[in-house]
Amino acid sequence: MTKQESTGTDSRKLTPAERIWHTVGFIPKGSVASYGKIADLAGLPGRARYVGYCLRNVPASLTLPWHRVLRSNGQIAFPAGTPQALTQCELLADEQVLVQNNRVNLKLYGWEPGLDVLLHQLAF
DNA sequence: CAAGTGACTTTCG
DNA sequence: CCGAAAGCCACTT
Repeated sequence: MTKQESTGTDSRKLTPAERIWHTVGFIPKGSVASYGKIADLAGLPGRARYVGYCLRNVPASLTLPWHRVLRSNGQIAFPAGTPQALTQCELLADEQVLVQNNRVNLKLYGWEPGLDVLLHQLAF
């Protein structure tokens, strides 16, 4: 059958910002990903800063797991002690993600998307 | 259109 | 391991 109508998500119509939001939304509970990884999975390599920009501009109507996005070294993007960092730490703790000194062990919690996700949600 | 800014990343010391 | 500097990209002024 001709694949004129795409199954599920039609990435072609989505703006880069929407792709980023969708990608972040696919991070499973209990896992985390870096800004660069999100940009890469969203099909926007080298735009890690743009991911941060989009998360800051995310509509209030969207409930996005922004707390699962960390820096490349596993550190929280906000300085320790700030309300944002504390909130993110709490949200991660609720998902059984261990946070020590404003930092997360990416080796343990780093998200590695399976083929199902790559082919169904992030298929470019 | 040039300069400044930022929820980033990598390299160097 | 940690801090500083440079590189990078999209947006704002």
